[in-house]
Amino acid sequence: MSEAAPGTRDRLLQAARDVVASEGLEGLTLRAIARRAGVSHGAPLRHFPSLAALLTAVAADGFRRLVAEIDGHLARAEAAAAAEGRRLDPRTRLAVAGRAYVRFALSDPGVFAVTFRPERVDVDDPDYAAAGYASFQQLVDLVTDAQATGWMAGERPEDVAAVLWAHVHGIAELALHGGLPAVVGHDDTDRLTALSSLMSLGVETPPVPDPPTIRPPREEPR
Amino acid sequence: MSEAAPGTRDRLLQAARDVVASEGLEGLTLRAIARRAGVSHGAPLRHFPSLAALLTAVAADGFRRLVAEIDGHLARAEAAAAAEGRRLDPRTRLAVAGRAYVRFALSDPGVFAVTFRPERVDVDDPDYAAAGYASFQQLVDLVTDAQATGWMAGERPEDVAAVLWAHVHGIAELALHGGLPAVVGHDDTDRLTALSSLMSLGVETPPVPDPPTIRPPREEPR
DNA sequence: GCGCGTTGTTGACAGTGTCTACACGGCAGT
DNA sequence: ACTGCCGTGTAGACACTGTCAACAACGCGC
Repeated sequence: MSEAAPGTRDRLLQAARDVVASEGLEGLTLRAIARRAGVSHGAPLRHFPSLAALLTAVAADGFRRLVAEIDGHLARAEAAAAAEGRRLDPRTRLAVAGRAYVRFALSDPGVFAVTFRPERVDVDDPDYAAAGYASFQQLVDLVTDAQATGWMAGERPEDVAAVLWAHVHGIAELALHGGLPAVVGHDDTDRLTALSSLMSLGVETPPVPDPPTIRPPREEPR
Repeated sequence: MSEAAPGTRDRLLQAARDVVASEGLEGLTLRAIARRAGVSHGAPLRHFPSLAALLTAVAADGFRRLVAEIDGHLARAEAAAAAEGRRLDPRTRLAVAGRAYVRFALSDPGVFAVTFRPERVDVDDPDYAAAGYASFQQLVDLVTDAQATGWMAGERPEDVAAVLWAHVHGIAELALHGGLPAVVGHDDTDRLTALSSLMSLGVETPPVPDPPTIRPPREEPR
């Protein structure tokens, strides 16, 4: 056990992610999570006061993963540009972050859905609120940088960030569950995000490196 | 009974809207709908094969109401412009439609939420799909008009429409349940939609008439 | 009058979230 | 070393859910 045995609480969180990935939101029940984690149906309540609290923890973690993912994408894009002796201009960084947001939603649709389901999550939980705020603040910072170049100067950065967030979030939802009846195919997502950033940022999407992202698809030996 | 007694099926649909409005999505159960409609818990299954089917009907109806609402806003805005001897240019019409979309979401948050919850709705239902397609087509038509003036010419109108839909839809979600932790107040919605249309359409929002919309707040004598 | 399909009620069933009672295991205090 | 206690886990109950089967009333063509 060189891996520092996970502890039941973390096993429950992982089980919740597994269940929502394989069964979808409607199969995401407390007892299913307990079964997947290999504990009795009452055990989760020793670690979380309710199912909503458990899902809230998953959601808060989702926010933190999202922030990390976007940071990673930005760092890689910046490194790729540096290799050519260039630097990314702030508006391009915004476009890269938006792309990373959509990629994140597509790579973990279950967690993404849970994170934004107020009927399943306790939105007043301080940890959830803080994680969500941090995620939003990441975007605000990018906007502030871009405004320093004159773009959208004079607008409140929070407003601009909110509009941009709405933009990418809508694209992500559209890309996920067809959104509207399959007018847009899943593979068209890239074209849409490109068009999206062109329209709202006035920026042609850069040739992003688009990382290896191999990361084992979370298989468990059982 | 000069109003042509509603019929159980329609009463169930209205009951579903009432329940989601007062109890929220998590209280939207088959038995609660039956209670509200004043029938036994098994009666709804005589009209809909499942709860999901009932909610799908509510959602499809939501799409149709949305289309009507947007048409109404457009007509009023057009009339107001005509009163001054002007005509609305197509891009302004797009902005008006976007505003109407957000207004609709805020005026009936429950129905709006149900409409876009694939875990509660049968997204493959032909009626639902058709209603959703019609709603999207309404937007595509507006985009096509705008493209005739040179704006975004060369892009597929469906792509532009999808991006715009994502845009407004995200704004609506943000305005509804705080979205992100209350960074943006509800009253700021108008400023956001204005900024939104400025960013993606390059249009200053027009002084929209913003109709009476009194419509009784759906009280029932019980 | 007679069947029969439509609409409604009632009672069952498995599954759910949550609560309570109980058991075990380590650990501090005496 | 014994005692108490707290954290963790189990098992059973409760009210609630969606769905189904059995049954009753009703209208309507024959």
